[in-house]
Amino acid sequence: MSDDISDTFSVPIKEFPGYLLRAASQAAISRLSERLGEYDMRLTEASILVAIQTNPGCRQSQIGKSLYISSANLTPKLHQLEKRKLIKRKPLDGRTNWLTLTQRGDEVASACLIAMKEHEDVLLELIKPISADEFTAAMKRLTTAFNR
Amino acid sequence: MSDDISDTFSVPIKEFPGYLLRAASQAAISRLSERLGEYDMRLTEASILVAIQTNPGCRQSQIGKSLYISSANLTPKLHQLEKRKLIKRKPLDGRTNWLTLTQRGDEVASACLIAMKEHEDVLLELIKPISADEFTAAMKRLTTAFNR
DNA sequence: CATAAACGCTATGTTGTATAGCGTTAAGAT
DNA sequence: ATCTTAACGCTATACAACATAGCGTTTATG
Repeated sequence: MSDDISDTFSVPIKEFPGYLLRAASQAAISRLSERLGEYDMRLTEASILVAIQTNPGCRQSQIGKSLYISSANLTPKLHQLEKRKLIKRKPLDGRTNWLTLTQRGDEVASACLIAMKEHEDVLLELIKPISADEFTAAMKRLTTAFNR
Repeated sequence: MSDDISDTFSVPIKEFPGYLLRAASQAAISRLSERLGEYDMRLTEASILVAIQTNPGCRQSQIGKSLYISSANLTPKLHQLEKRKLIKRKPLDGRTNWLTLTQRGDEVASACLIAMKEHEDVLLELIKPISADEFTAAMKRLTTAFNR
């Protein structure tokens, strides 16, 4: 953690927990993204795919609510996933869409999920001696407290 | 943490530590950004300002290295801060710039630093029973491990 | 002195996120 | 049964953060 411009230069906020949290999160994202890149998948895209895999036939709005992606941002992503033949979208009642995975989508979703699980294991190992439960609880407290 | 679309919908990755880390980081950023918004400051801009305040007369490249902002992305930000009369840039030797704060810049930097410190306190309180030291160490391990 | 490195800069593209607003459709209220 | 409201999917747009490629100038090094 020595970016030794050393003596002559120091920035206090680099030791602030918020800064470190941000740096860690970004580093973790970057690493996982590298891994998912093997399947030409972004983190967001992989999350969507896995969500559909776990909930086949779900509606677009459910994914948005669950992953906190607004419909404005979700729509183009889904179109793109459809264009790549990873998902299928069937109109259910004119204002609602049924989402399912294609076979390739299912394969990619499974591969992504495995990559994510491996990533998770590495992360938990790095976090010790903080336990998974402690960490999970703390992150949830932060999330809920800082979102209003 | 109940986004109860409940029974009918579930996404496993939402319990993954990586996801929770990301959500927490984003929520914390969002909250701090709200606070800094009172001074029309972005998180990045505030960090730059504080860095200059701590190291008056520093060179642009030092800030970039310390905060991991490439010169390509730093240049326009500094121009903008100069246009807002928060910083001054004086050519030192033709290829290097001296950076200092204006009086207003100094005031804003101080205000931002206070906001960041308050934010830090809240964060640490929310993270308990994890100690500041444990958390700091863990985040640093994540950052270094995941950056190559 | 010449070569290479450091520095600041422009242009450009991508991702994630946010806001405003629109048309269609289903559901609830009178 | 009609009317109003809400949900849903969608387009357009904008911005912040980040990344890459490449350029000219200047200092420093061999």
